Amino acid sequence: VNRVVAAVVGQGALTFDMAIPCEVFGLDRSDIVDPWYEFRLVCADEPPIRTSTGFTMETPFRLADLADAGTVIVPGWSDPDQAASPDLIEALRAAHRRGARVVSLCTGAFVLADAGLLRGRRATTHWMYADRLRARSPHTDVDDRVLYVEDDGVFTSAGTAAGIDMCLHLVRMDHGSAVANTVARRIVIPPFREGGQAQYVEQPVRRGGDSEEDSFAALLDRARASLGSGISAHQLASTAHMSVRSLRRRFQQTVGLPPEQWLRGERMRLAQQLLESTDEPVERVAAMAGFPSTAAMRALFISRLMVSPVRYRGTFRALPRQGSGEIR
DNA sequence: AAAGGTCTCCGCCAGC
DNA sequence: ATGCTGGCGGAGACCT
Repeated sequence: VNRVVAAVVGQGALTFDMAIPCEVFGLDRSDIVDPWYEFRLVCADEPPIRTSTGFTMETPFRLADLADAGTVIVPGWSDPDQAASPDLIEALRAAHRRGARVVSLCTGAFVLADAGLLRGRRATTHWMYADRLRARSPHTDVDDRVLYVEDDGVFTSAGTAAGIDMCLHLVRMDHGSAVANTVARRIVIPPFREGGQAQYVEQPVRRGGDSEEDSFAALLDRARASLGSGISAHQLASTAHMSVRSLRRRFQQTVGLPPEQWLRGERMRLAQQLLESTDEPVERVAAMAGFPSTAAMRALFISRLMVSPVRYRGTFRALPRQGSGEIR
């Protein structure tokens, strides 16, 4: 496994975006998993680099240092219209060609688009820039409703903070969700934000009192708590004294995802956690997570993680345990 | 492993 | 008209 993660910054690098991979990969977290990543902050242009905030910076790494990276991250550039240098573009293409993960945060997607890496693929970016990305890269299926997408080794993530979710997802792919959770806890953010960025898009009409928001959050909590009993959208609707139709609409609006799909995602999460941190047989795990059958859980694992539940456990169960996810 | 049955999702429209 | 609701139906996803 290639532990080298490189983030590329050029003139006008967005400070926050740049900081995300530094925070997730760049700190020594070998107490969580050893070895941790080897991180490089690479200057795409001749330093000093002037950031969007106005300070200048320099790092020891240049484009040549991308050559052996397993993961190449492009954080947001301040101006999406500013073309990336041919050298950078070639480096990104080469990275993808040799099977490295190529990742963009926020408007970094434009650089990937310029490199032709989004052609024919699904991608996302900051919702304010989605239309411009569509225009710039017409053969790309731009989905501005999700936090991040992967398509064939090319990862793109939505606005600003979604970059954190993206990076944690990479950690989860490499080391499982227990480790990703631990990192999330370190950074002091909630480990998962399921669903799209719809909840962060400005609503044309201002929503009513926030008590409504709270009650919806409570509904989600209750749903999570009763995953094991195989709760359905219908039951959820009736406990919330809502019609199924309205529940779906509310879900789509606030979570950005239809309820059953969200439920499947939550079941999946719970199952992953149980597989990692307990010795419960797979059948029990499926039941505890509320899957209709073991076969159904297995199918979902295969389609989302390309790995069967048993193999998932085999990969991550052996890791040093950091508690089951809730222990400080 | 595939086909047939069920569930899910979303546009549509009517009702308030 | 306006804006929210909820039932319906068909295409497609999901399950056995």
